[in-house]
Amino acid sequence: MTSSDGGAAARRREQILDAAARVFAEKGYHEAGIADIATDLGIGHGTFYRYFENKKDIVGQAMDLAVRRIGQSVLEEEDPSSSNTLAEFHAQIERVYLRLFALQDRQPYLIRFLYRQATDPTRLGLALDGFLGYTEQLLRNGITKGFLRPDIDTEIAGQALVAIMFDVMRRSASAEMSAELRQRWMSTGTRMMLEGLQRR
Amino acid sequence: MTSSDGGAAARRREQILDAAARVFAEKGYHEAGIADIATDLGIGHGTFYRYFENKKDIVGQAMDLAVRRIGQSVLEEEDPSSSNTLAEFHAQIERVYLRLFALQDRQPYLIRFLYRQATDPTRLGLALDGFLGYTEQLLRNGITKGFLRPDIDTEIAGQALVAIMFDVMRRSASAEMSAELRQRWMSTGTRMMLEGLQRR
Amino acid sequence: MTSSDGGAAARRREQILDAAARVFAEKGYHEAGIADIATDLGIGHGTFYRYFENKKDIVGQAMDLAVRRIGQSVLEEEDPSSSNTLAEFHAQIERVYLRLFALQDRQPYLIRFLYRQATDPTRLGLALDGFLGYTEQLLRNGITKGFLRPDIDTEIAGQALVAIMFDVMRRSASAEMSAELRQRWMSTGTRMMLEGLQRR
Amino acid sequence: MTSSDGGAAARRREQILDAAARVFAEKGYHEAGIADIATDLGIGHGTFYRYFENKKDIVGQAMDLAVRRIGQSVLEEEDPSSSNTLAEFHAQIERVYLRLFALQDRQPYLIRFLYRQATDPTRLGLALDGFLGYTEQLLRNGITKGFLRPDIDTEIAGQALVAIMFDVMRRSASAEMSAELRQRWMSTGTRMMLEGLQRR
DNA sequence: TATGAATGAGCGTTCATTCAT
DNA sequence: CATGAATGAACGCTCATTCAT
Repeated sequence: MTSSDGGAAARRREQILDAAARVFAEKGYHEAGIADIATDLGIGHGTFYRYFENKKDIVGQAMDLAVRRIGQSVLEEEDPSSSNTLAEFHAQIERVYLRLFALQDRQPYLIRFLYRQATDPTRLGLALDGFLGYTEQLLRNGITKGFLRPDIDTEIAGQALVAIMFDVMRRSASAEMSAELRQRWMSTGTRMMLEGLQRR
Repeated sequence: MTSSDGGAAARRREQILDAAARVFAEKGYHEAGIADIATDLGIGHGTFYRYFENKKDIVGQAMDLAVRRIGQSVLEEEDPSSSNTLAEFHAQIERVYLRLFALQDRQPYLIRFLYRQATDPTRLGLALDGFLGYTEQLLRNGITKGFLRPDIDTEIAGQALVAIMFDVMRRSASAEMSAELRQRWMSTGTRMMLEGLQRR
Repeated sequence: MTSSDGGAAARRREQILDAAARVFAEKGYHEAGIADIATDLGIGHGTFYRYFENKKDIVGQAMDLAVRRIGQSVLEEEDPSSSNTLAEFHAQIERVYLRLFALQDRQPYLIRFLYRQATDPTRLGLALDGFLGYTEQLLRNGITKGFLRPDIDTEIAGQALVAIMFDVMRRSASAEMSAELRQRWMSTGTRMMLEGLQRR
Repeated sequence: MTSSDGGAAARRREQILDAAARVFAEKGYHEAGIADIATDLGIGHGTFYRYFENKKDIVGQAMDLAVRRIGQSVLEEEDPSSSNTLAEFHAQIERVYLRLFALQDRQPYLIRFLYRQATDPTRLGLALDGFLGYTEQLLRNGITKGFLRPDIDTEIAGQALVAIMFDVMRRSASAEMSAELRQRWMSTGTRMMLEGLQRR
């Protein structure tokens, strides 16, 4: 196997994973057949089994890839300890939202796919928890830098943050979300979270 | 046709709905067969079709029932405009959590079932949005009574509240949640939401 | 069992047979369910099995009854050796047609039912052959009386006669047959059969 | 995609159609399962659905094929306007009988299959009417050539002819028909039809 | 005697997976 | 390495039949 061979095979593998995510997102795992994915790619469906063990294998790897993609294009470009002031923190949260929205515009099926695989609840949970570490780092940095309350339960707050963000993603995945609504989530929603709901 | 007769059919219907929710929660809609539900009840699978049109009919009605159950046992016992002070509000949110946890202890499969039906993403969304109205009422009452900030975007905040609460439910559905963690969500989590994350 | 009891049961039996023939004629044997017949009569479908062994039993008995009915109301009222001249013979054949048409108007489903049970080809054959003896008698009488050709192969001709008559019945059973077409079969068709197709 | 490839699929299709006709003829449409046809061919029953939409599709196409086969091997080889004399006409009718008998010897199940589909009465009627046009041409040719009576009601007589011929087919399909009986139908039956039943 | 709730054998159909070409 | 014809396990659903009331 020359290097070009391995690359070609790897590229084909990723093509199939992409098509799988797309098709699964559109029709759902059970409703989509292997043949649908093959047709979508214009290849024979037998070819599938040269790259993946079986249908379960494909969906699992597609999920992993989706989670990795989201992580790469959103979180990894944003150093969780870069903010030094509350304003910077606020801006950073907004940037994360912006990146999530941009990703959703580029690959609208990614999040849809992720949510449709909630068939096994643990699976989605594990995927979301992949982002939990990141949000906790964000919060701990704020505490260290002194612009977030020192008594924050970072585990609880981190989970809440992820829950909200992915609920936003879910909503904008099931129906096109207006730019205005996105803005409200980014600015108003974030400010609310920082300042709290109680009157002062 | 005594009153007990009419009740027998209705009781059988509910038994089947309950078993369906249980089985669907455990194995998932597609993985679970009608025969599984029938076996679970110790009845013939043909009996199923005397009470429900088909598999889709069952899952739809089971979802409706689940949503109704949650609504009845949790929200309907809690008047959304009963709180007059921040402390009362805080206590009310805690009571809602308590009721959700209690429901989950009584019927652990209810929430699992709900989440597994995310197969069609809109389906779960509609279910959750059924609770959105309630949370918005909670928030508007707080604003009217003067203990919540008057500039709250109740739509955004309401959705966030629902997102968090159901994420908690999801977590405690996939793995037993410790009493201590529940407590942290109820008190610390709620306090955080009211007071905000920023340092004062 | 008093005489009134036996009569009531017999009456009920016949009601069911009639309803069965009607329903089988309309929907076909396999498409019609026992429940359809019961509903048609306004009785519980369990009652069926007090009068008949099973579905096959019912259809068999209904066929026998249908054949008997046709025989009674058509052929038995017409003495096969009553004609003494060709004109009387011609008139007799027309009367048989008229009686068949009248029966079909009274119970349109009878012939339809008979033909739909062709599922087993032998069954219909046996039913038709029940009329073969009658037509042979008709022909033999004509030969004896001297107005039909003495060299007629009565078996062949008798079968042909039955075939034509029941094809007419079949046609007028699948779609309403115009009075004019009926007339053509009765007079023109019969004349043709007597006089032959060849030019003289 | 050589010519042999295209032929392989077509050949398999025809094999299945043939087996279906055979099995349906023997057991009847409803009594025969797809599995019976598959077993009869020694193929997996899933293979079926690569060539036919569903069971209804198969039976419909098999009927069309049966009608076409009969038409091809019997009627299409016999120009309906080839006879010029009564003797030639008589001989032509006999040839049609001979061809039908030969077809039945080659594929005994063809006619049985056709008759068993009488489940829907119109179905068989439509099939038979496909031959009506042919017999009417036969008769009109005889009138034109002057050896048949000019006042023949060709519609009536044509239908009668078809009815007789297919009744013969039906009889020889349900039970083996002796060579002698066949001969009687061909010669005596035909002569009778031409010369009429009345004495001269 | 009449009823209809319960039953399960049976069948049509799908589709992931295999393997000969 | 790519293909797609063949396969059969699996499942949803129907309906004739039974039997407790």
